[in-house]
Amino acid sequence: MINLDYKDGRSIHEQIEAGLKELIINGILKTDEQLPSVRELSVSLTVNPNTVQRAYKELEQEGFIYSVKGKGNFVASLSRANSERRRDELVESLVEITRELCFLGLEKTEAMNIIENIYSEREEML
Amino acid sequence: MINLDYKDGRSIHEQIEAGLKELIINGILKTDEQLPSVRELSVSLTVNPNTVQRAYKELEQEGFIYSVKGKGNFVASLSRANSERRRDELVESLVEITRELCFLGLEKTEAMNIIENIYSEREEML
Amino acid sequence: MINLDYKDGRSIHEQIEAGLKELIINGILKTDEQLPSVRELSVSLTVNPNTVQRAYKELEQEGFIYSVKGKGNFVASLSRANSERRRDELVESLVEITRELCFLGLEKTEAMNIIENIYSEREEML
Amino acid sequence: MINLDYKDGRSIHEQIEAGLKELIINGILKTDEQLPSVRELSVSLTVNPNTVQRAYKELEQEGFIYSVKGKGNFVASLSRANSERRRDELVESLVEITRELCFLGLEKTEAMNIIENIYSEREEML
DNA sequence: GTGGTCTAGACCACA
DNA sequence: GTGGTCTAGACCACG
Repeated sequence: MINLDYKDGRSIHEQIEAGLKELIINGILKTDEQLPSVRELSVSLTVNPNTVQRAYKELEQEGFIYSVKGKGNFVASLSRANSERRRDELVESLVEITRELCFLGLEKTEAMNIIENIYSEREEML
Repeated sequence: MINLDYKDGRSIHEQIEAGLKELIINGILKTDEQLPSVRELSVSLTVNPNTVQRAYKELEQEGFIYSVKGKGNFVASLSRANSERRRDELVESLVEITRELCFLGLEKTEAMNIIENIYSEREEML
Repeated sequence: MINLDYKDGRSIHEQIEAGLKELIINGILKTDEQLPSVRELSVSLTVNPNTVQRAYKELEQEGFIYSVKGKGNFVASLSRANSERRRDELVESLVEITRELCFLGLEKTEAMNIIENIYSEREEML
Repeated sequence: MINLDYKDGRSIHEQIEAGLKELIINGILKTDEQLPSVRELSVSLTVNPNTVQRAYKELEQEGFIYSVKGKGNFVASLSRANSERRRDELVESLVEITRELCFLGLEKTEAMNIIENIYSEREEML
């Protein structure tokens, strides 16, 4: 389900994080569903278990998953406390990137369209 | 004018880059204006000259500044070839961030407002 | 495998770059093959690790190699996005050089032969 | 007649060299024609005389011009001794660049066309 | 072990 | 004076 690309530039744990995040965001992994164990995933990706562990830990800090000792890792619901912090961070990035795009001549209508499309995609998905 | 924060996850040269980029984007540094010399800036930020040099070099590659041997570094005009590649990268980031924000429950109207405000700010500036 | 010449006008990192590029172009280093580590190469060339690092980084930007943190540097496949930009640059140089050679009296047939031979060499190689 | 572009990346003396070389190659400056004096050119380009001096010196070494003490600098004829060394250098560059272009997938016919066109241009010019 | 970043200080080329 | 390159040696992040 997750594709690792060594040529990607991003480190392995970042790619695993991004991959899982995408599965969660797109609803393929549902709330409270159990994630593969660290060992399982490390085997199936032929990757060091430490690397998977780290991805899980960071996803937990960002509020996407929660871990239950002795049981495993599970998909969190959106209303976790941490997700607010994450949102603030993302909004900050959004502002910075849009400022630069605006400076580089991206038209407002183009920017609006990009946002528009993402929200439309999501509505169709649900 | 530039604040370095050693606790910030970003590396020093990235922070310098971001700071200068902001000054350029916001029009505080005008086209063809001379930037502080590598040595000057390194002293005023109490940072190694190599680190400033690196930030300058990367800004040059991104098309924000140009360097003249023996004279100094200067703000480039925005119509440089490189800026297209940069724009594509930024649009990609914009999409990814908005997707995650959408998932985390940011309302479409809020997202639109953020974009709206940035473009309004800029118009007033000009 | 790589010869450094301090009398050569080019800087050290440029010579390292050119040397590696040649090995890649001539197929001596195959796609996804691992390059010597930064430290190894720096020792075997009796050169500072930073200098090798720089050569590697620039080769990465030009799309000849890719780097994986904690693992090493590897030969990229030639179908990278960057290579188009590189091609354009090279064609421009080709034009400029040929113009000057033409002026200096190089016969068209001689120029054609040079090109011809290079392409023949390559065909035999494959 | 010569355009200096501080954003060019190349150093000033290189640009002056390239500019004069082009004028000579294109026959705008004829054999044994006198070049502007160092002082004249430095004034008209608003550039340091040392910089012009250096360009002239290097053009002389490459066999494009010759200098007569107390009189000035003049366009050389093509058959100067030095021009052979220059030709060898250029052929070497030509080979290197073509090799890389070949590797990057430039078709032989495209390469041939580029050469072809340059020689045709020149014939028309004469 | 690997690559990546930073510091300290030197030297060269350019204008 | 300027930018550009290099060395020596340190520290961190990654797997």
